[in-house]
Amino acid sequence: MVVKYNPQEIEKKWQQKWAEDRLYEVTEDNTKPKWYALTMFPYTSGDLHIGHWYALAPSDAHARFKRMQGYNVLHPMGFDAFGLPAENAAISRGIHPFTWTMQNIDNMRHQLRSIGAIYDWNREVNTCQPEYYKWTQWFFLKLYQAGLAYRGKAPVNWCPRCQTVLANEQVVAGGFCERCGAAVIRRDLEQWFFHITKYADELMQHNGIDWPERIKTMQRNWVGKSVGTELSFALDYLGVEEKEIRVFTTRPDTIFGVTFMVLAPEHPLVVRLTSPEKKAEVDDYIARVRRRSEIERQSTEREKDGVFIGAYAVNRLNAESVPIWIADYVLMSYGTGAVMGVPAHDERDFAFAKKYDLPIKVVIAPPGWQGGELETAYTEPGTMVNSGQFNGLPSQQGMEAVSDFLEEKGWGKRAITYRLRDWLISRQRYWGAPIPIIYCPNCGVVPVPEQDLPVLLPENAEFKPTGESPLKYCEQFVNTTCPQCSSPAKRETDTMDTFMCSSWYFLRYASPHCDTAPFGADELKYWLPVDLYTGGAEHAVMHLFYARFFIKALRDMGLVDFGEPFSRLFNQGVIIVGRQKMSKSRGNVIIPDEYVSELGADAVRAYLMFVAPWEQGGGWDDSGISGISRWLNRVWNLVLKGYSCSEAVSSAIRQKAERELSRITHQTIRKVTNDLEKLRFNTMIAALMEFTNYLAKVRETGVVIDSAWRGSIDSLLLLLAPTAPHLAEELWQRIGHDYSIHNQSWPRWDEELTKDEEITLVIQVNGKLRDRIAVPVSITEAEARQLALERQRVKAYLASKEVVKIIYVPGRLVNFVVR
RNA sequence: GCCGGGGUGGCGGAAUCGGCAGACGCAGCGGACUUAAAAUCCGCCGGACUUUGUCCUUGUGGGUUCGAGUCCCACCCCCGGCACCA
Repeated sequence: MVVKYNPQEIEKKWQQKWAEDRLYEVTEDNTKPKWYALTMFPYTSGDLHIGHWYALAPSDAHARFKRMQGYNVLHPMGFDAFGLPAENAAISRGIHPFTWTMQNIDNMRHQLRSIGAIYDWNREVNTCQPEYYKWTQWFFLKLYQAGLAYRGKAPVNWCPRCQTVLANEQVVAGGFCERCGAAVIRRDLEQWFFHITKYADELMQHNGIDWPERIKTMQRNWVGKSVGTELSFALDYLGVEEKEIRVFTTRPDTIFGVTFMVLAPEHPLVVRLTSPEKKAEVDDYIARVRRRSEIERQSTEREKDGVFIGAYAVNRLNAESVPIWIADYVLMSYGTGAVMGVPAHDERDFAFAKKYDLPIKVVIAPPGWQGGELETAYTEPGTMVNSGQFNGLPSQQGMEAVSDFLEEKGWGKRAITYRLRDWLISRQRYWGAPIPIIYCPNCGVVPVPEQDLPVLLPENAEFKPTGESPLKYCEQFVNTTCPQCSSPAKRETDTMDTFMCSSWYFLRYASPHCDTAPFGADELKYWLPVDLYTGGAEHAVMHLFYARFFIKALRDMGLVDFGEPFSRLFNQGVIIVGRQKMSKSRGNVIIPDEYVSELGADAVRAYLMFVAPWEQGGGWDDSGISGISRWLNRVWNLVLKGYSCSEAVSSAIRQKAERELSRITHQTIRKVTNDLEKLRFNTMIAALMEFTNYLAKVRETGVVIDSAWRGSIDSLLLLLAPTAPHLAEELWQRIGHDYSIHNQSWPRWDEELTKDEEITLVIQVNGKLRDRIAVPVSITEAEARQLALERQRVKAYLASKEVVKIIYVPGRLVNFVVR
């Protein structure tokens, strides 16, 4: 009887031993190729649930695989520790966010250790520690010096529940707060922005990086580049300085079809252009629009409305005078805040014109158009009509011709507009890195000198959310002296968006203890960029987008010599429970700890890898994990029950069996290696299971000699080591090998030895499977045909038929085409 | 509406270049062991029928091909993202 597999005992033992021996500590080593494998660090919200494990365990298995392949692997772990959820949780519990966060980190670190990962804990990064945020502030100063950080007044997203502003990226579809789900409202506030739009074009490109198509598309859509023309309509009003209204259009070919103009209600010209008799009506409309929530305003369902302001502008191309309206479907934040209304060729303008009885003038003829009225807007290409000298041009050419003409006349020029807005980083909350800026009555905005960093977050501030920055009321924090003129001055009291902290944390892991700079130049050069970055897809236009911007900005400042932080990105799917997403409110959160203590971390790791393709995610199922647990037990018993070679086997049979064992072993090594390379953990484990089942049969019959058996068992354990590191280590030791299996080289396969001796030849008649025969791989086409024709079952199908054609696919099939 | 990803047994899923559909696992059924149960091991396990076999079957309908889960066309459904962006 073998000793029982006891995961609790062996996992604890090896985790201690690995830690004592500093097995997974890494340093720069130029004799080995480096591999930087990074998993998105967790937010310090409390407990690790099974979703965290799903992100962490497979990526650790992959990192271990690269390590055994001979790479010097950096696979670090840390904590995203600043931010609203921690602050809110702390408030509701009446404890300080720092205390709450550090408690969570202690707890999470303990849980993370139970995974049995190769994290080098010496490199742990924690964004809420002054040693870290000092450098977050330093980067702010660098961006400020580079002209990429600026203060500006703008209508911003305000979350009434979180009591702070949010960046556009943090407002989800329909106008809700990404964190708490409250409806976001607009407020005009003076805030700090990062000039991310400067990199709009580059952020749309993903050259030289291997990222999922989905994420690249989302980022491109987020930037929302539109190529078109900006042109002006003439104004002539007494007492109005401006002589024109500028609009942006992607359809310059439709300019002759303009029958009205629409300004955003916030457009600065509205007040000046509104005629006295329309003033009451216009004021009323603007007031009504202000009362509308952002959700209401953004709804595409709502019928468009607006009012005529009693003024006209002139379309310079045909000298026509068109009425100017205001409507809130025109957004002040996009383009010029004004649009030309071409109802015949734009759906929104069409609806607006129908509602207010504005003329609809066709200037792009749909194919076969007879000059009748349109039922709907025609937005496809066509031929230009009613367009003066441009008549007859196809619309594509027309766009160019009209743009050329406008540029010649000086009435307009080609322009590019983006949907992307600058990144708003101010937050009116306590739990974040203070923005290192001082306001001096004499010198104005003064950046905190580098040597004065960090600007410490005061411990004793009243951090309850009031809608104003809590730091405002912390006198000892606010009051300071100007670094330039030494007169009394006040500190900026907003803190930075936490996405700022996570935009550079992957640089810090390279040299986490460096205290003279955010990172050591040599270490950075050695480790960066990240070779494989894994995590959830929910960060497509937030973290991943900001981090790319950050790196491009640092590159242009000469601080790093690469432009993309993550060479390969992989998004794992989501673990669901009972067909639903896991959530505290549904009460279906799976805590891994219970499973770890009952079945072992190795079983949890392997189950998560086996349940579904990693990028897809899958359902947590208690009986599914017990299947994995049974398999690990079978491996345990298979290895420890020992092997005895049967004397009764003839040497011919023995040799054949040994060739087969070697072949299957090498095929398994190939399959497991290739699957791991592609992060296809589920099929990798299936291959290991098949191999286990096969070895059990071999053991039963005892057909191979001891050394052959032992060789295959060694391969099994080595292949299992990334997936079930504790079990593999224990068995490796128990069968007499030297510590540690994790310092062994990854097994290699010999392509020659993977080749089959015999194959199953499929015989088809008219493409339908009729028979199978076992044949040697070396079989020739003629032999295969002959063998097939001799088969009784095949003969029956060929009788009284004419064989028109014979298809032969070497190694696969013979197909008789008959009539 | 637009963009991206999907639809295969009771379930999770597998299937390299167009070549044996359903690997591996779960659940289920039958058996061995046991006083019994658990555990373990062995066998069966898409459907229908006239069951040594035949036919049907990868969301639906068509097409290409000797041969289609895989390629092409049209449609339906699900998931994710974006959505008055001029």
